[in-house]
Amino acid sequence: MTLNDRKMMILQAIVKDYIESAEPVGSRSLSKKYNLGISPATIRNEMADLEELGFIKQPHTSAGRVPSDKGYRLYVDQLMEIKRTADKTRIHLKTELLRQYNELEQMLQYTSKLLSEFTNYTSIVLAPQVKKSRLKEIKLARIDEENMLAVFVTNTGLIQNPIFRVPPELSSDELEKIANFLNQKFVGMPLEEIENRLAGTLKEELERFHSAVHSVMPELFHALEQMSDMGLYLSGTTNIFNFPEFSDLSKARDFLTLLEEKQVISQLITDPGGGQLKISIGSENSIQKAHECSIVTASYHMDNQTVGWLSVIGPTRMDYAHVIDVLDQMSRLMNQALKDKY
Amino acid sequence: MTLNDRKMMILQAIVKDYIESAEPVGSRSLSKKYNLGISPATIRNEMADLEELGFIKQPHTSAGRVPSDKGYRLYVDQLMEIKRTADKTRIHLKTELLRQYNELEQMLQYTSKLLSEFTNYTSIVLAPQVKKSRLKEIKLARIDEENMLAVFVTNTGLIQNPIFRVPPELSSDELEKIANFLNQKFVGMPLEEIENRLAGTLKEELERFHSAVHSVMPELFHALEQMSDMGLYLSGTTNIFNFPEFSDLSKARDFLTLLEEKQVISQLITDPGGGQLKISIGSENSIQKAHECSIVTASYHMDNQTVGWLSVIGPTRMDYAHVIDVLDQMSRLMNQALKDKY
DNA sequence: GTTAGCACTCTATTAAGGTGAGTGCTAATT
DNA sequence: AATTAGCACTCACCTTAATAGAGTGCTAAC
Repeated sequence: MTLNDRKMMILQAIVKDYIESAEPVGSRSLSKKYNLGISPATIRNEMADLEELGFIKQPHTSAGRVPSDKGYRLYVDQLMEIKRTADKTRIHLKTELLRQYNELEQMLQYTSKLLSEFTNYTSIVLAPQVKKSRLKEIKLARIDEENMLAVFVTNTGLIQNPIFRVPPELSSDELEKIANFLNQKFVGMPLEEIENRLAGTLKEELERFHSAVHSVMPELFHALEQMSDMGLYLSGTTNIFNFPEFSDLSKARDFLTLLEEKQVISQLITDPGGGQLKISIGSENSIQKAHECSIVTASYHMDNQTVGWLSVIGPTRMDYAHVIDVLDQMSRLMNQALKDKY
Repeated sequence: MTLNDRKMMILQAIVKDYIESAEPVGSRSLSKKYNLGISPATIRNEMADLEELGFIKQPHTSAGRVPSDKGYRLYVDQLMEIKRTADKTRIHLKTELLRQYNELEQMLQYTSKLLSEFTNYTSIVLAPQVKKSRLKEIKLARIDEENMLAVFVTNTGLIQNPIFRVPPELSSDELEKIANFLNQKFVGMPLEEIENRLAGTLKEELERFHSAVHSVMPELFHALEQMSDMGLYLSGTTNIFNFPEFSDLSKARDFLTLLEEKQVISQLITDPGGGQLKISIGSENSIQKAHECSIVTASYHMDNQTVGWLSVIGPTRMDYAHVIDVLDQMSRLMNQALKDKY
């Protein structure tokens, strides 16, 4: 079922043209605009074949053709020329600013803003998944008579510092002892494993180690659980209004509502598949509500491990080549910035 | 220029009806629906007067009347009956959950969500203004050979913990000394004042105190500056699609774009005026872009000081009575929860 | 295998006519 | 003097019809 060169050429032209114009592409204008060296009639014949094979479709009988999800897929896999056109210098310059953020959070927020700015779509940045990151250090310290501060530092630069009450009889020295013990046991371990162990047999061992520890444990455990909330940074949500496919109010609404459901969004982005870069087109998305969108996702790394994702979401009629280019550059630059920092 | 009772009654009926129906209100339907005891013709005469005085207006010649911003203002100030209808038990129950959040951030996020849920408008919660909160404690601690952690705790429960590099020759003991010194100097002081002092003469004193301190100062200073970003939690942004006044795509777009500009939003909300509760109707808003919206804002407190705001934004045709009721309840409950916690 | 020609299809746009809610004004009524 | 009934008038909105235009599929010629 491989297509001959001419069909490929025609499909490529249709997709390109439609990505640019958002109007169904007719045989006549195609032949004129792209100098394919064949007449509209011939193109019509080929189009009929392409339609039968499911790569393009007609909005209605007397309209031009529009790429189907399958058509975009073929385009992305085989026809697209990744143009390194996105202004490299500009991206590079702006990304330099990443280094000036001390807080990972702000850095991610800024990354997201840049992504939407460079692509004109909506961007999503997923912060490092807490549960998978490894403990670097636990600190416990009294703040005053009633409260203590726990600081969890992970290898992904994530810091969590819940405050909670402790009985006054627990001294600073004792807290330090407990912290030492916990560090000895847990440093280097993924948080989710720590959570499991805390719930399991280790609990007893800890309570044997220090009698006062049982008053701190539930709070620590709770704090760990709370860390599961994964940060998600959106930017350019209103860019959707630039695209005619969302000029229907209910379409725009559905899209924006989708974006509000952080749980769903993060599932879409972390869906397995793909390597360094993942492209999910229309109905390929695992969630029904995202069937009118395409999502391009790049991962970013720390310690040679994937810890989070940069993502661009927009209409299936997306300028894939450009988005891929930008995402590729941004993720590289971000990896570098993270490496320098942590 | 005070209106007679009948005019008041008619204006009240018009506003009520329009808030409910979003349709221009005609004299005939008004007379029927509200049993005012006067004929449509009389109402028409009164309406003509009310229009001349600027309390109502006509979308076009042969349409009913719609309240103007001035009309809403009169309604809010004198005619509105605050109905304690919002289900008190329901709000109370759900708000109970506020207590279970350790992190202020999550608590505010949840508050925002509840607000939009109870009102069906968009809600905005402004986190305590960092610069105005007072320092409760500074902690400095080494994390490893290269990095240290600074923890700022404020009276508003806000914690900031920037990590930065320090020269290895600075020992833990020395860090502790510095921290002690800083605490002694700054505890109880608003952050903005600390910032100023750090930039001023105190800088020299600090550097006299400990020779190594100059290597930490710029970073600490930078960290303080970064704390200025005020947290802003939005919820229910897509509720705007429920209102016919925003069924025009460009209107909806403008509204959502406005919400994306956090700087502008926080200005709108913190604009002075009003006491415990502030209502800003349409053109009363200081920002041109918000002239089609009304904003109702309640403040919340810590240590008997206003530290942040709860806000609801929606069309000028807003159910003010209900929103005020909900905001009032929520802010009380929140104040209580904060008091218990900090 | 390719292309010109042609009838046909379907959407989008515009114009025209009809409907109904609501008004302002005048004259009659209370 | 205030209120109300009556009536002509206005204007948005809806429906219908007519028209233009882009594009197709099919057939026959090249």
